[in-house]
Amino acid sequence: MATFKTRAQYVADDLRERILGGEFKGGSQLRQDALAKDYEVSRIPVREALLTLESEGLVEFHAHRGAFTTELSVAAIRELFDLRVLLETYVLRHAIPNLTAADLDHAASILRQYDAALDSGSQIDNWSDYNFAFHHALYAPSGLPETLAMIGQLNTKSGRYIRMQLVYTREIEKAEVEHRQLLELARQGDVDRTCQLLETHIKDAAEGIAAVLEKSLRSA
Amino acid sequence: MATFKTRAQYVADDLRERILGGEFKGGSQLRQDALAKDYEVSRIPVREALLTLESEGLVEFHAHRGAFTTELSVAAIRELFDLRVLLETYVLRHAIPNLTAADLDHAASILRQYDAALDSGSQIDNWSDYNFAFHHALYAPSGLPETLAMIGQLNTKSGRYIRMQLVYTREIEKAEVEHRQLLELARQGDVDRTCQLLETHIKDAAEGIAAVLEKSLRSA
DNA sequence: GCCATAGGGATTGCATACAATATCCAGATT
DNA sequence: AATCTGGATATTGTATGCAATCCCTATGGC
Repeated sequence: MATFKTRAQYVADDLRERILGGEFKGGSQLRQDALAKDYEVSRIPVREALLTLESEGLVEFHAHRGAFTTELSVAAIRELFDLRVLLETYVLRHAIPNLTAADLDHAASILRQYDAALDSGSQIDNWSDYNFAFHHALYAPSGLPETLAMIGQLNTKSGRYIRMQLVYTREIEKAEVEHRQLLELARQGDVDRTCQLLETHIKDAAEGIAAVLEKSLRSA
Repeated sequence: MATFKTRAQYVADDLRERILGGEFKGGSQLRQDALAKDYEVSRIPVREALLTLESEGLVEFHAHRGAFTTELSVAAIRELFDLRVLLETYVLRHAIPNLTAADLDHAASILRQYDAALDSGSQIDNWSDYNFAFHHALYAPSGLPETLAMIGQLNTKSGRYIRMQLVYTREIEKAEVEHRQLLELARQGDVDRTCQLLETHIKDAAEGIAAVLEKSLRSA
């Protein structure tokens, strides 16, 4: 059961990936007709997919003018990352006391998977997914599903900019080191220091993105 | 401009109100055909409205079985209200230093409006809206639109239960008193005490709702 | 030269109609 | 008696086509 996926969901998933991957620059118009031909479906599932993406904050509808990819201001990016700090330290604080050996192993295995992928020189595109998977592995034992869902929303909404930064900078190695430190501190059960590291981990990423964005704004 | 409202939006707004108002109990099936006849539109806008409500967490789609109103567990309610405390004290903390005389007047006028409505014995249904409007008035000067949007989501998602409590108890008067205290403390610029009051204000509501829910679960 | 304004064209928003899927219940089987 | 099977039925999911709305440009007035 539940293995059925509507065309609308398929289009939404693919389109989300394309937007996050930077195929559409901020403010691009997404015409229903063109997308429908692209995916060889009618405009109905395309429209529903766009509605879904709208609710995720990736596109905006302008009545009778269509959907446009959203463009976040530097201020909005900073705000979203400040929210991430707030919510993610919150769940982490609740998760650490519940971390089992299995949880820690799972998180560690994600890091190993990533290393393997890196060594084999595979694409950088889905680092973002690995990154989120690792964070999620640390947060899941919090037993706070609603909060995790909101954190997921925040990540989706800012996802395009996270990937942008990764293209322009070499922040991944630094993030990887920090991930290992996070895991080690969590293993020791040192709540305060883990959360503090997480805070700088997220804030550094935000500053990196802000710098990239401001540079690209100046050049435009 | 932007004064145009699609049928889908109209249906979504009305249906949201009906769900929050308790017309549909948790877990009710919402058949597209019936709703379409109800609103004298085709199933397309109904479907889009249901998708919107799904993204707001008010309904759930079961593939080929239709949409059902969601039912929140007591744990989920508690979690949502804990999140509200976290996010709302956060924005309030940022808003208080920015509060202008006009902002305070605006908040005060909302309280007066509510009093007038109460005295004239009008319906209690939209107290929830007044409540949110007052809170929003205090938070808006924070200049944190993304955070405010998330707070709005949390309120929508738990809205049905907030109204449930108001029917069964007489919490409104207490809340009103606290609103005036909040306004006064904010006027004085006492950030810590205002946030502390806000915290208990929200937590008390959560406990009231949890009590009502648990009672109704036992009787069921 | 600048602003208001009407008509053409492009695109969305929606209604109708059809296809696809899950559920339900009767009947057979063990 | 309980479980499994299969077809009828109800309901969703999608395609097609049309109507409504907005943008754009050209034209006229000041």
